[in-house]
Amino acid sequence: MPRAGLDPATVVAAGAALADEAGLPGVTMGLLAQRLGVRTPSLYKHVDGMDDLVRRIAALALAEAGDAVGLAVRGRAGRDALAAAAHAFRAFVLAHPGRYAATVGQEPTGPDDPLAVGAGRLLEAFRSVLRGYDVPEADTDHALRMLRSLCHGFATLESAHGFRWSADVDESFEWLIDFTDHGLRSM
Amino acid sequence: MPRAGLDPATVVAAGAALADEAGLPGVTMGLLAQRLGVRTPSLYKHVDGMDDLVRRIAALALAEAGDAVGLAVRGRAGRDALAAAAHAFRAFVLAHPGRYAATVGQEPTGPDDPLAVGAGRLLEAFRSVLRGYDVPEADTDHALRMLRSLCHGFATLESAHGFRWSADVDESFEWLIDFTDHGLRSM
DNA sequence: TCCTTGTGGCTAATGACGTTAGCTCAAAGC
DNA sequence: GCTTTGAGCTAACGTCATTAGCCACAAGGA
Repeated sequence: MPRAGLDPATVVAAGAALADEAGLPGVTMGLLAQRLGVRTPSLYKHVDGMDDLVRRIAALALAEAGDAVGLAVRGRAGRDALAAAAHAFRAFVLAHPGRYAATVGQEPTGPDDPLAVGAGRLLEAFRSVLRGYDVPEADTDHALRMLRSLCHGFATLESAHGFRWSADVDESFEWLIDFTDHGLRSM
Repeated sequence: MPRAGLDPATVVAAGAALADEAGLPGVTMGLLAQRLGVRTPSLYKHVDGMDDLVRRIAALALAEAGDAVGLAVRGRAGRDALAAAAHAFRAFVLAHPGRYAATVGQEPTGPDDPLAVGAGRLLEAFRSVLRGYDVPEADTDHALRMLRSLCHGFATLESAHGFRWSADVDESFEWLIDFTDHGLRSM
């Protein structure tokens, strides 16, 4: 019985990869164990059941998305920063639909919850985009929610094949960035 | 063994109600059967398994949402129509989160699929909102996708308790309608 | 009124999945 | 080398979706 050398991080990473390939409902303890060359119950030594697993996948996804958007925004401002952030976010969701799906409906337990810090970093990246515009202090929360709704909605719908009819999706996304940029600039 | 007098419509309606109360993952054949005063396998006489059930729930949700938004928009134009449509949509999703959740990721099989006609009606309602603005013909598809992303994203995030921090959510929604109205008006 | 037939509902059984209990032996520390 | 810890295993259970096959009720024709 040679040890497989697993640890929580490995299990979560494999789970996230599986989620991206098979969809979040497709990640099953049996399949995940099989991928890791181990029997199903062994996973419970590293992860506290299914709920805990998707929670950790969600935390990983938020951290990665926060990094990606934060990096994209660095050194840019105005429309440039907005476009970079939006593209980075969309690219992440399209490349990792399962991971990202794990994040919806997760409630952090406290401010130290990895889920909360990941979400905070992502939020901070978008907030820095707004700093490149003359958005009144009282409006930033609203603007932030709009940005989030827009990015989340678009990327989610696209990754679920929600845009079926004719027009080019990339073009729509560009249009949407322009629209938002104009709106934010005229405040 | 007195007959229960079920039919597909009754089963789907009960399933939709259950989804709203218990969440989409909470709708289980056993629970649904119990609610209808029947044993689990009996449901298969009316519905072709779980997938078919949520598909029908999704079709019902889209038809209802299309009706709600279509009715709200009737006789209005411009900002009035936009606000009415957005509010009607958000209210529907918040009142029926489970039903609505059933719609994401459903692909219609053809143009006669109830799923497609429901989605079409909803789409048409939003398209009529755009007719109240001077949106160039070439831009309507993009604008439509933006409206959809915004409404879908906002309502979805809100119903998943995605807006945790301070600012008032109703206020944010008003702000978002204003933002969109201004943007659409200056085209 | 009786027989026939279609069908809605039932019981029983199967297979996938998540989860727990309890064992065992490999690896790490002394 | 000996002890101790814990990673991984087998066995088992409960829940859920689904199928097979039976049975009785309702409707229609003789």
